[in-house]
Amino acid sequence: MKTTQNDATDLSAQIAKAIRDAIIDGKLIVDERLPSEAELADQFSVSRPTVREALKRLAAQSLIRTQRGAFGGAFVNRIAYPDAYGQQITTSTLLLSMNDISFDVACEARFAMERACAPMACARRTADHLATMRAEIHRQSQVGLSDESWCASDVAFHRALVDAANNPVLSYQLAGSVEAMQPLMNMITFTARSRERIIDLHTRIADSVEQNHPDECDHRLSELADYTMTLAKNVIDMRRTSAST
Amino acid sequence: MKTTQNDATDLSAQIAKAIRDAIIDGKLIVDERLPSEAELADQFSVSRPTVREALKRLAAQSLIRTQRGAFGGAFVNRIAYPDAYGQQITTSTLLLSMNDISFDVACEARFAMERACAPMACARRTADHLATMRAEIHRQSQVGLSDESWCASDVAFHRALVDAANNPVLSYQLAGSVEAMQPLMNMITFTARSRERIIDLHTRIADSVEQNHPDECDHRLSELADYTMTLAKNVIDMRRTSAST
DNA sequence: AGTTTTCATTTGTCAGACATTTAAAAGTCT
DNA sequence: AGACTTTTAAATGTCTGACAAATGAAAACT
Repeated sequence: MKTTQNDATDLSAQIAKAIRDAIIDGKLIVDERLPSEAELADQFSVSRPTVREALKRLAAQSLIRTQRGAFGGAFVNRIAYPDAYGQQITTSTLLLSMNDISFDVACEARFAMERACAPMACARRTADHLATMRAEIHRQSQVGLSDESWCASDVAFHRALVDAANNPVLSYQLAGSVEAMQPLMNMITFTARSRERIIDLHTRIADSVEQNHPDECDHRLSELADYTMTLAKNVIDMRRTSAST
Repeated sequence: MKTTQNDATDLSAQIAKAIRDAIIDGKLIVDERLPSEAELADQFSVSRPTVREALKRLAAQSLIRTQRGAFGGAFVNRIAYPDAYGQQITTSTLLLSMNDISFDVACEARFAMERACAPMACARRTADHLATMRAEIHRQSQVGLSDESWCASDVAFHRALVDAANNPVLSYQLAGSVEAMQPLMNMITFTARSRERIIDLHTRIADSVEQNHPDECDHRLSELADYTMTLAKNVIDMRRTSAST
């Protein structure tokens, strides 16, 4: 009977887990220095390369940072928002692209969360956030904008909306959803007509945020979600048709 | 003219980045086998330990898995929900615990997203989800339940609510928020009276989900959010008072 | 006192070796 | 021929020992 459990895991994985748990449990606090690689090798009764592999695993998760030289070493890292953003985006992107999750499911999740931000965005938006949203709308109106630039601007618009809620935790959570959708969105070819429609909705959303009309904002986001899913469905239908002929 | 960023990064980090980018860009597809460590060492003109450190970095992010033996090697991994959940929870937990984010901000973000799930949960919940919610409510009613068990049951209840929305992407996103709050919640001492109040709200939430009353559900979640923040504020005030005397 | 040099410590990298695992290939028996 | 066993090659996992490079502290020197 094989348990498929962690008896058979690498030593470096076990050591990484031990240190990771110590950090999560607060036994190692931020900026605290870990023992040197040689000392860790002694403590865990393994060789230095094995310890190093464990430390690299932790570094990949931004749990530690290393510094060379005397009095250098591995230090418990304070996970900052940019680190967390990056990991969130990488993981979410791959989760979506590798698991043939339907466009609808991803889209629904994303807009559900975005709509949750709307009331706060209306109440707290600064002039900066509004300016960013307007600027992106303006960019979207330019003729001859490539599909990639269009999608990038779309992401920037929605991130400004989320940031307007002025809750960094929400911004962090949403970063994954919004950015991870971009590869999926890039598969949609936005015609001039559909761009026009989306720009109109973006404008109404920006207006409602400016005038603090959360219900209107929620409604327009809802419309945008529906319209996005319709566009996606058309693309998928067309592909299926052309593939079957 | 600077080339890109810091040429001063580790070789193993550079190699990991190169491979990671190849995976994200789709140049390496799921289940594809990477060259052996010896071959990679040749290709990148580094030694095998350095290549191994790079591979361990990728393994820590669940981007690859390795297999020993002939015809083994490193394979591009399909990131599954459990992997993504785990990373999401680790990152979120540390982000919250290390950056003195106020309880209110974290709580607001979490309940905003949870309320976004409410309408879907009402529409799609199965008997299973309801049963889990009821079971957790029952556990919460037991006298002499430790604070840890109480909080664990609280998490389980809310996860059941989120899962009832039947959108795995939402479940994944919420996992981080809900689980990461647990250490913060553990700091609150729940008196018998406050537990009673929360159980009452949980019951009303479960009822509204069962009877498909999204507005009622939203309202009670809102109440729960407010009440949780009130409890936290009391704890913080008491600490401040006792600290200043 | 201020500057420069030395120096010990620690991470980064390399080379080579052996152990262990694994599945394919070869061999053996019925 | 088919089923079972043994061999074997390839790959990762681990270890030893070594050297390079960075870095800050202490010592030496103006």
